[in-house]
Amino acid sequence: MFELDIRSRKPIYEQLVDKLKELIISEVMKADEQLPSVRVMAQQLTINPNTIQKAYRELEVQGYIYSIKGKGSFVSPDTPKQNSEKMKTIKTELIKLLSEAMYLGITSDQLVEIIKEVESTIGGGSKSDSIQ
Amino acid sequence: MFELDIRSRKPIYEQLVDKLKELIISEVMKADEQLPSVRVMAQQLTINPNTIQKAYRELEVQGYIYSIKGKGSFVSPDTPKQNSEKMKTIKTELIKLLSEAMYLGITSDQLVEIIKEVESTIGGGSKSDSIQ
DNA sequence: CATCTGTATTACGATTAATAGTACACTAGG
DNA sequence: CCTAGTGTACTATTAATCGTAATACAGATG
Repeated sequence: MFELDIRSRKPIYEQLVDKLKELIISEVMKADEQLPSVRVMAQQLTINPNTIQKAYRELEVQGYIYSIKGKGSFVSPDTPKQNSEKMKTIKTELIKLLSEAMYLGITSDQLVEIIKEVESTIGGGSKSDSIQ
Repeated sequence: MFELDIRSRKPIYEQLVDKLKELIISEVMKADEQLPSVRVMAQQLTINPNTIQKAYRELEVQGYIYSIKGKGSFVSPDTPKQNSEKMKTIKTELIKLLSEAMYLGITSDQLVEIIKEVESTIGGGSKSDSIQ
């Protein structure tokens, strides 16, 4: 199903998140389609179910899938369209600005503060755990 | 000279970076003024010289001081100033972009990820407890 | 040469992160 | 109900990272 590099620096669950995200964004997997259960997936990839679960949870937090206890995990009908041209442009610009700001001495702490502020003005619609 | 909290969750070298940065930004320490040598500082604070050195190095990376082997470390004549017009412009632009991105569904987690990436390419900006 | 200075290398201890093992909880179909 | 599927929570173990320290090296100055 996937090729995972078990000895990569990149954690398995993260590789999994990336691959699945790609499948979802590219709409190879369609809205409300069920994903393989954590155990099935785990068996196929010969890794621990809990690692799959971690990936699924991450995808859920990011809004790509939703999970129902006892039923399964499914592709979200309203996934973040971060592959849109607009989002790509924004991300590129963001990285440029962040680099500049950090080069001028702004700290991660300060950036996180700014994010929290913006988050609150946008409204609580965030699917993410709040930043501590 | 300083009060460092040895049992704080925040690393000693980071506390040192913050304190010194403050002194420099507030111009209590002026351009080209020499800082205490790593050893003197270490003895005064009863910590290892290498910890001081790490702080100094961080400050140098961020452009607050410069060091010359065999001579000493000195306040940079051109320190980053976050209240500069340039920084203000960047912050404003940053908030605008962040709002757009979050409106399109990007999560705080993802933003933190991006910050971490940028941070590592910059060459290790000061790390924060807030980002995990 | 003696004694300042910063720097590089290495190692150790503690903390954190990734993964695994096990047990719990919910759902749906016999 | 009960069983076999599902996700989830908790704990343990291993690996990686991080902060700090010990030591040794290297340039500057007189």
